[in-house]
Amino acid sequence: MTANPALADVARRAGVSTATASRVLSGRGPSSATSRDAVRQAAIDLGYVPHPVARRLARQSGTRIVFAVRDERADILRDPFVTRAASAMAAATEPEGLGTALLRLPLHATAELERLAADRSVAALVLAGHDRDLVRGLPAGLRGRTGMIGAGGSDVDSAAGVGALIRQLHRTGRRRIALVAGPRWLAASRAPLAAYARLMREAGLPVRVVHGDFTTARGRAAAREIRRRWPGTDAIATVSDAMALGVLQALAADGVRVPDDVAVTGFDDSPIADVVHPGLTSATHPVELIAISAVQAALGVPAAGRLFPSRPVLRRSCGSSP
Amino acid sequence: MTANPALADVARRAGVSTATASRVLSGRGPSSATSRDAVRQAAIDLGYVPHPVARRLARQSGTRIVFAVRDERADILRDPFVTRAASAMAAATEPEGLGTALLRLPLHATAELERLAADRSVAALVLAGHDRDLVRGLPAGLRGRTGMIGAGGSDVDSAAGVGALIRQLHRTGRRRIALVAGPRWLAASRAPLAAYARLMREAGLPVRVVHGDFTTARGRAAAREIRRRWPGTDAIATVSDAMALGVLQALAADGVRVPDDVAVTGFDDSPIADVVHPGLTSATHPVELIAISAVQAALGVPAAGRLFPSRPVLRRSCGSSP
DNA sequence: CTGTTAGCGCCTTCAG
DNA sequence: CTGAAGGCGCTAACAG
Repeated sequence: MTANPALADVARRAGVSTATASRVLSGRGPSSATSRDAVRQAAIDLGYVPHPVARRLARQSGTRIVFAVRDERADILRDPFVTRAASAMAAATEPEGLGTALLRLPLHATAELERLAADRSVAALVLAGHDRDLVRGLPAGLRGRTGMIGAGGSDVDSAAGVGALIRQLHRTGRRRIALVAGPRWLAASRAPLAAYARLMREAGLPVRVVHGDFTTARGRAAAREIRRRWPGTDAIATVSDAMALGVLQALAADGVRVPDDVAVTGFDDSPIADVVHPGLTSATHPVELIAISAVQAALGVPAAGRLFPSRPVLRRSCGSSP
Repeated sequence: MTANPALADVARRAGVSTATASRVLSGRGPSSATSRDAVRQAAIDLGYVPHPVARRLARQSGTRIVFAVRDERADILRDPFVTRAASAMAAATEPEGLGTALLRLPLHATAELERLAADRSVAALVLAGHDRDLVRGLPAGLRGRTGMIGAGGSDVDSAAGVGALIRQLHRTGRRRIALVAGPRWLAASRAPLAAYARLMREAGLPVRVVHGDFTTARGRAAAREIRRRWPGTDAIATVSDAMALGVLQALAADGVRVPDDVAVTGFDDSPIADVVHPGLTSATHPVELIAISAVQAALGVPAAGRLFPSRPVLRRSCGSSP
């Protein structure tokens, strides 16, 4: 066979104009049943495949979605959450003829966002790690084609997930429960923190919070800070397995027994939770589904719902009370 | 300011034709110093940014690189190796105005490769998990724009990495060393296997190999198979931390002490190696560098070298001999 | 070295 | 509902 047939070839064979062929094959604009059939048949006969780049140029639409992750850590693009989400997007964009690009944004990223808004290769933007200011300052050109992961966008129901773990701790006799929350600059930190605080207050228990940054190192420091400030602590809940791992490490190093002296819970149900000693109680985090949902939102696909359930997974780190 | 200036605007302001402006700004073709300066200055004045999609249409070049991973496992796209590599590619393609798409290929993937070859949105292909047949059967249209991860392409020096671990085992008194190798269908399985076999033979020791698939489940089964077939085994080396983890699990379940009775080594130096009990001796695997190198190869960037060093990381799982 | 002239392949007003 | 015609923005062959 010859080279790739173009729309003009299909039109000629179907005996119609390229305009009509375009309308039929792109599904945009009116067309009679007659011409519709003729064009479709001709396309099949010729093995016609539209040229994605030409199509996007004509439509002014862009050829890639950009996943921009706002974070203070320079190595955030190697974080498992990010790599999982980015890969899910790369897989989801494949059948669309699109691609995915990945980018770190510093906490103040006005200039980068302006650049992305001006870049005509960008079909849509997916934002993670945002706060209110970032969303408010979004360039006008990006509104309507931006999806978000986290607060206000596609997210795990971390309030419910963390809440379930807190309740589990309470049910098994823990009363001095501290929380290692997410960073202050992150909008998504708010929901699980609020859920924790509400439950503790309802139970008449003290609210004890330390802020972390999702790293194991910070988890270690947080555990020590908690034990120093609130010596009676009998449980430490966290909002990520990485931080929970740090907590476990610090407690082990300091001779504190888990779960006998202190119970620990994580979040994400990562492979590490299953492998660490003792096994880490955690809650599931469907990162891939969330990422795909955010891509769809960015591309304007109407949402079925963007809050994804989290299921607790009990392991030894939160056994019964002392 | 007005909308995005086009090349024609730059040319007009510089007092030259669009052809000259194009030559200057794309760096293709000759240009005089005079017109060069004029065009560059005009571009700056106007804040000109070339339209990537238009450029790629005119050049017939494609807008995304496709990372195709050949594997029998349906969930391979969630494998940490794949997610890390895909994310590194997505980050590397961002500044180029390109995107990355991710795709699984079944073991026999002729049809899919034909489709990719015909897809004019594909700028280049990166292949992982290939064997000789797949490379041989690559559509002509993809030759010259395909990069590979693994044998024959960009890869970790797994022969050296695994070799170093085998030597370490030997140095610490192990003599009945079995290997859990990669799958048979994978070309990249060959090098580390050969390195192991050569070292064993040189030391006058028996060569004992079981093939795995990089999963923890298969690691468990492999450990049992090894102990059944070769009861005196005092060390099990593997080519991935995931499989080594399975080995550790099976040995623990069967009451075999590590490292006292059997030493274990992994490969990848993944976070799990540091967290599992006992700590897993492993070797580093610079996945991100390898992925970027493969992208560059696919895009035709001349290579500095595509075999990346692996460094052993000693942990408790391969302590001294009994 | 430079400008003219066609494309690249599809979409989209605008008459009819 | 349909066709003609003019973009979308840039590149490349070809005279000059």
